[in-house]
Amino acid sequence: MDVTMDDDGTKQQRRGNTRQRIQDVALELFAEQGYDKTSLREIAERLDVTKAALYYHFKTKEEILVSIFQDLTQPIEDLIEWGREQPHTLETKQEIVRRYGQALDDAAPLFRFMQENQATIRELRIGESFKSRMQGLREIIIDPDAPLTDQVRCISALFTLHAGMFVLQDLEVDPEEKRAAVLEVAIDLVTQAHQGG
Amino acid sequence: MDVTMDDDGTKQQRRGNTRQRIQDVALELFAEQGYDKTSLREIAERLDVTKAALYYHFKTKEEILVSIFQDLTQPIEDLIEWGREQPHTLETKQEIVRRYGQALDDAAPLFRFMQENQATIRELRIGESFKSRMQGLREIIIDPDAPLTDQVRCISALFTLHAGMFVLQDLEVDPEEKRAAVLEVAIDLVTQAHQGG
Amino acid sequence: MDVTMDDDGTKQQRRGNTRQRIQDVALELFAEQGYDKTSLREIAERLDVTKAALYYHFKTKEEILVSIFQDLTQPIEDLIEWGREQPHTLETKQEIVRRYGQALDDAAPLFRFMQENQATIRELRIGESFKSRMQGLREIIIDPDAPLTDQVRCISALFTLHAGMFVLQDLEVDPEEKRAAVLEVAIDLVTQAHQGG
Amino acid sequence: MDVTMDDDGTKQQRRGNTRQRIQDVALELFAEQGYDKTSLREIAERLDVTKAALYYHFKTKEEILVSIFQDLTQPIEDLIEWGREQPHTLETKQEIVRRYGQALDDAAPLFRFMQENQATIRELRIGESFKSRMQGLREIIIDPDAPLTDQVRCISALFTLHAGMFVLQDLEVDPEEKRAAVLEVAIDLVTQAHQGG
DNA sequence: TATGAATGAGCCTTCATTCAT
DNA sequence: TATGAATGAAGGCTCATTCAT
Repeated sequence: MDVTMDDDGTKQQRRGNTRQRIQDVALELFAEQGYDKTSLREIAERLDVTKAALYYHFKTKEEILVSIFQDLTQPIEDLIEWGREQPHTLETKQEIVRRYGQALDDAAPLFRFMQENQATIRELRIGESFKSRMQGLREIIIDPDAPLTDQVRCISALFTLHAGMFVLQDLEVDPEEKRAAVLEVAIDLVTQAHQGG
Repeated sequence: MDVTMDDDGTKQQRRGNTRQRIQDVALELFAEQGYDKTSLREIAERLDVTKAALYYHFKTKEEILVSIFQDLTQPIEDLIEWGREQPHTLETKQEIVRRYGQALDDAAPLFRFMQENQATIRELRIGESFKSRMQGLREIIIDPDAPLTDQVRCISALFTLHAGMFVLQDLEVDPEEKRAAVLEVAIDLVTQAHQGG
Repeated sequence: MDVTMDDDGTKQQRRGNTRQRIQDVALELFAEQGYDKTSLREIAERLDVTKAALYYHFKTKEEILVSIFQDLTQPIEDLIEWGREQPHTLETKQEIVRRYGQALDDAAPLFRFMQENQATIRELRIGESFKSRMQGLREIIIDPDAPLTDQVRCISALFTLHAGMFVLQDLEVDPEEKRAAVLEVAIDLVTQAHQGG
Repeated sequence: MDVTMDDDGTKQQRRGNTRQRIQDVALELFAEQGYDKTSLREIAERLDVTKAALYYHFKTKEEILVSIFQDLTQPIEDLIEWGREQPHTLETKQEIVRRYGQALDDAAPLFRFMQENQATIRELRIGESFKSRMQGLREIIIDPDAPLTDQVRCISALFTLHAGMFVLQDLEVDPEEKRAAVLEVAIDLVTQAHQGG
């Protein structure tokens, strides 16, 4: 069975999910302290395994991050693919904003991490993936023939969602209300953009 | 004079401006590679001095960053102070956005650095300063009694300016045009916020 | 077995005793040159390992010293405990002196080190332990109601043993004879102290 | 004049006594923290001068210590010289003990420093001086033909004086009383030594 | 009689990584 | 599926010392 009893009675899940546990702890620490400031020693200690054990599951420190990234950003990949196949209508754009907001919410720790560690990420393998994802997002939401201000509005809509997650953390309001407000503003922006200012 | 010729013909300015040169090079490297990834050795080599020389001018690595931060964010400090004394009119808010955009432009490398190294900064001494500056900005631009969406619009305006600097770098348009567009959208947002959606 | 042959024919014991070897070499160097003057590089080189290897076995330089201290001063700890349970007779005191002399002999390099590096030790974690051990020794050998001179005699007895180890090194006599003489004088002192001058 | 008024009204003696002030501060810090742990920066800061200023007055850090040592141990030098010219009577020896005790008292910080930094001193230029001084003291107080125990008693007398200064600091008795007791025990020891146990 | 600026050596420590077991 | 032991590289920092001014 996957569950063993420790001496002190605490249950510990082993067997087969160590890889997952590494990813969980790693993401938690990466988001909390940053990638550079989080050492493998720390991750290993938190899991009560040795550093060497991490190397059984992942080839390098970077690989841990890459694997997390790949697992958690699939929805955005899917969103972009979906977006490419849709007509460039206002409804599509609004739906993209809605879905993107949802995706951010679902993988909040990862995106918080990406947001706060851009300098680090840029030099990592996921840097390019990230950039191209962002580029993809832009393409499905921006009309390249629209006036510049409207293009900016679309970017702004995306950024409003980000801001909603990471900057408005300390705003003392009901999280749900806040989510709704953020979404409304973002949708408003793409709407204005679509309708030409 | 303060200029001497080296063997290889390169000019080297010494005498009293070493401190400034350290700050310049440090900011450049910090912005380029991140704070953690930039070592004092690297800074020193670039200046053709020893690491120890850096320690003559600054007590720690962090102090270098702090000094840069303090020197370059004064305008924003001033802006906040100015904002506090103004009436909360639409014109004031628009002017704040305008001035903030200008300030970001003037110290672009620093703000790019702050944007991309948030995780690092949070644990540094400037973390708090930065947070309180942002808080100050919010206070002078947000009306706490306004509907939540309008508050979000104000934050969004600020973030639009940031996005304009750092995310739209690769947009292939004339920088001046882009600046104008970004500013327009930001001002638009505070205007809508002021007029109640 | 735990012994392997190197290319150059020197034998090297590995496997499980590296920790002990570090302690041995460290104590030797600490005693010879002092704590501050002994660098981890030096210890590592002498053992033909890297500095980092030391850090696998000990968390800090200080920890190396602490571990040596704890391992080697146990007998004195025991002596104090024993002393506390004995009646305050002359025989007891004499026996304490005898045993203390023996303990000093058994861990001579450590005590020589402690003697010669008091300033350094005071600021280290073992400083307090050392002080309280000395205090403990005093308590079991000094009668607090005795005349001051007799109290001094007891301290003096202890110090005579120390002097015997470290100061009389260069006296050109048979070490055994010297040991006996030192012990005799020390016992004499506690005897006089006990009998009231 | 040698006295100037600072802005804040504190008097500062300058001119000609800087050398002396360096020695004073240095000795204080050396005694307090040890030689190695005391940096020239620290000394300079305490005196409110630059490190370079120290180098105007002394060639090296070691020289500062040497100069202090030479200034303060002259009395012991004198004592030894005096001792050599006296007959080896009991009275002489007792007088030597008395004078040595006085000398220790007069330059207590230095001797405390020497006591606690033997490892450091051994490698310094004063190491030899110190050793030969101690050797000199022994020669004038020990009768080389006496039984070993009596020789030990003499050493012990000297060490009792040391112990009196540095180890008995925390004994809660009137310092004068303590001094007297220590001296009595020391004199007792040389007396016993002289009379043959 | 001092300072400002800098150096070279060295120190303790941490890290990602490796590999035999 | 992991561990124990170790490495090589690097990092931030401190120190005694120098020298032109």
